[in-house]
Amino acid sequence: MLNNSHYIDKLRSSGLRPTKQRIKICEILFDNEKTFHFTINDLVKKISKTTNDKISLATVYNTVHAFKKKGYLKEIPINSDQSYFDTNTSHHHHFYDENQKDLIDIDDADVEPVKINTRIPGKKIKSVEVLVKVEDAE
Amino acid sequence: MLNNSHYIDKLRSSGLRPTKQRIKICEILFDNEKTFHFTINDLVKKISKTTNDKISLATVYNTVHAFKKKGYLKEIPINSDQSYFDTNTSHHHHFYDENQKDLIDIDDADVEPVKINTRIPGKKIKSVEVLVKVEDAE
DNA sequence: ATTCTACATTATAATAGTTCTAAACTATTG
DNA sequence: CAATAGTTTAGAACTATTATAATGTAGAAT
Repeated sequence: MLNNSHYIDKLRSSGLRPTKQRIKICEILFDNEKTFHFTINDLVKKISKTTNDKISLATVYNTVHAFKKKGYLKEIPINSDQSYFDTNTSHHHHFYDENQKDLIDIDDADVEPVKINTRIPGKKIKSVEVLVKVEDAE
Repeated sequence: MLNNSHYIDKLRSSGLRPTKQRIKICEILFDNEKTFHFTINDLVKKISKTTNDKISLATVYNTVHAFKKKGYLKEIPINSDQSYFDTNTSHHHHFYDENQKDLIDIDDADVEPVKINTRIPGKKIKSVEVLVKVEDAE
């Protein structure tokens, strides 16, 4: 167990009680230099690998949704049989490897800003996401 | 029942037997000036509204997948609990209204071409999709 | 036309991801 | 320390989708 006080503060300041389950999930998700992409299933596996106190599946779902709502996670739009989340909430885009079923960040500098020259009246833009699907070159 | 011969030809020429279920689904999907977006559930409802010969759910799935494989439909990546399909297979992008859970085409002329200045070795780009999520402006 | 065969359709079961439920638990407040 | 409001939990329920295997049908061969 490392220094968790910043997670405790972060959780408390966003109105989430700092339970040990949430702190554990924070450690797994955010104690890392680089951001990563995961499915709920990935996260569950990682939890069981790094702790003996198991966290219930329902709690994993609850926590991921709570973190998403607070803006600590982004959900990535892909048509897949499961949802992908991203710890990198800054503006960036993705490759999706259809063979490996793997997501890869596209550095924002490598994408020209996407200009949308039309609007929907009464609606505001929440996000602009580019998904580049790739497959094995033959 | 209108003139279906072109659907029969289309199906046959792509190696799909022109069954009455497939022809019916062609009529619903393609007998329309403008393209539309739908989920399997939408399509099932539309079928039961326009015909008395019910088509089994499995057939609807099979047919949509077959049409997608042949390139008559596109699947649109959204993180949603169900898959969205589009009869417009030309290059274009989408708004997704998160309040109405509704998809809206973005005319390709209204989006500056998306330039991706990086590649993944050994992979080729299959598609580049822009999804603009919108919500009610307050 | 009739028969044959591969492809299609069907109802239903199975599967998988996700959400719901309601009881037990725990962080925080007074 | 007691009260309470939020949290976790196991398991059931739900929903979209896929698989199964029996029946049906289009197209080819006869």
